[in-house]
Amino acid sequence: MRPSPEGRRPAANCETRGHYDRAVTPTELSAAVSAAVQACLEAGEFPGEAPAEVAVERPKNPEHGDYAANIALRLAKAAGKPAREIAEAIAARLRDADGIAKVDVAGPGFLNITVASGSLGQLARSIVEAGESYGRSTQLAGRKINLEFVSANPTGPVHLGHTRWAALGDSLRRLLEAAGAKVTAEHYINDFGSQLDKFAASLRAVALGEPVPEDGYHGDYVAGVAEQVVSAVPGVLDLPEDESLAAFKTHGYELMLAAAKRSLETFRVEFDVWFSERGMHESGEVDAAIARLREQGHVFDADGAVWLRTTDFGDDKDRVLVRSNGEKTYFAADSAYYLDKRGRGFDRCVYMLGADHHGYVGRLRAIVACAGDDPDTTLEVLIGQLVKLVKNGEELRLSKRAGTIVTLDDFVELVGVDAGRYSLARWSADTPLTLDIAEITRKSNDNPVYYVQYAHARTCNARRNAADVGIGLDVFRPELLNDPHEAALLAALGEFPRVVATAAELRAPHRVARYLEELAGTYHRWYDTCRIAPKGDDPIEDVNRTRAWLNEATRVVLANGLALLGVSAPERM
RNA sequence: GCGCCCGUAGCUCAACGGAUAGAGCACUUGACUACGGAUCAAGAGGUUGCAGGUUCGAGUCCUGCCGGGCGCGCCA
Repeated sequence: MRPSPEGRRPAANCETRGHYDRAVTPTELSAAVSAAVQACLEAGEFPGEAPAEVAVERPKNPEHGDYAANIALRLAKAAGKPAREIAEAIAARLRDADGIAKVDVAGPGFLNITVASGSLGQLARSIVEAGESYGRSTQLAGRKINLEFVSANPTGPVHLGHTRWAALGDSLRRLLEAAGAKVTAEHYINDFGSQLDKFAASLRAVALGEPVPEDGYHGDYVAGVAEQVVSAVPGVLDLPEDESLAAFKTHGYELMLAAAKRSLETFRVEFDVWFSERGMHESGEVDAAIARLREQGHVFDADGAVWLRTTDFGDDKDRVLVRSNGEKTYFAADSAYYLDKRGRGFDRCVYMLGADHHGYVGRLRAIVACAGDDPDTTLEVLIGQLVKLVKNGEELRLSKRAGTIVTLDDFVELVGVDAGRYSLARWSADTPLTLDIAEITRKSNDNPVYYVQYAHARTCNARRNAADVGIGLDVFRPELLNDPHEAALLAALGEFPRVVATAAELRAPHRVARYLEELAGTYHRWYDTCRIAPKGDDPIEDVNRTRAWLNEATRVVLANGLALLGVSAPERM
């Protein structure tokens, strides 16, 4: 037995041996392949340029080794040589690298890499030592990102249409932070303009028992809000109409805003900034923005209105900033809002919109271009397709006007926060989504969230059982993790950092969910085959003690992954 | 009409341009003296809407069709 390597020593009795000291992670393997390529280039074995990054993947087919690289195929064209020849040259150098047991050239020129078994196993301990930080990276370090999502109007409850972005946006924030970015989650409040007046008129009408105006708000919630305003402001109905409406407006707005915050908080979605549109109007920021755009030569006057020439930057028509009646448009405020974000130092502004607002993309890009920025660099618009809710084969329509609203609160009550967030986060945002209430209400393994959560609970249970018979995290002999199920589990665990990095890069939280489902399955299969605590009175062996590390490593990854989705990782279910 | 998105197993959906297109549900058959079975093993299920193109390689990229969703205001 040798002492633990310096700097990493969680337990007193760790055993490590020779070349098994270090885990061969996909990242390190990628670097090793990269070095081999570099060496070949320097030796003139084939012409070409060193690629910035070499992708190393875990192949689906176990016969293709622990990891596979397609670098030779990518280099073949530029080198003017067969890919297999290039692959052989790289393989020859790669075979000398630490921790690599075997390198084969397969198919059209894939490098199939098998790592030393102990090297693979060492990963279990690295993960346990890394704990919550396993999966985090610094790839986006130094980036300051503004994430705007939900931005529900304060004239109604947060409903299912917002909910998809609530779940995805919040997960994305967690993902980007895990990738090292500085993220500000922001909720824009449309608290300026005619909608709030219509809302106030609707509230007052309901309170008076009068019919709600045709273009007003007809949802069931209106009566409840009206009632609260009446009890909060005694005599509000006896005031002159304009004063009464003002009171309904102010209080109604505050009640809706508070309700939105509460609903989102319950859904574990928190915003750093609640940004008021009205605030920009009152501070003169909107006027200043229009003036600035005019200075830059993008503003013109026509038909008594003030316009921004967005067609210069690809929009399909020019847009009005100030209407002929003097009112500033929502678009004017949005221009100011973008400038405000940039003024606060964000190098990237991400907007998450529903598919019904995708027509806004051209305008946003034009704003950015008018401001002198590159729309492909500082702006990013994510479009989420609409969510349909089906119950008994019938679609529930989501419309504030129609009054048949499925609110975020309803949704949470129906399926719970965990299942709700997971159900919404598990699909790519650009697929139209149909959720069957019956299906996601069912609390069984039909719902993947339970499958993943159960896997986590199972790791905890296994840990308790192991502790009961005296197995803790002490002896660690990674070369004993040699069952195929263990190789599969280790390989899956090793993928996590890249899954997180890719999900962050592609703004695709669903990749984390899909990965967790795969990991949970791999874990269940391992658990079924490889015992941690020995059966009955069988003696406790080093392999049992070492498996406790692998079990714990799996627990860490499942917990870290679920945290990225804002879903709880229960210790018991 | 123009623009964006989608079309993959019976259903809901995955798949940074990579090897034999994968899961779950539903269906069929097994493991119930089980480290909690909320689990596992096995089976069946496909011309990735159609037709061309790009290349070592296309579900993925390009073009044209077909089908579906959503937008296209001096509304927000």
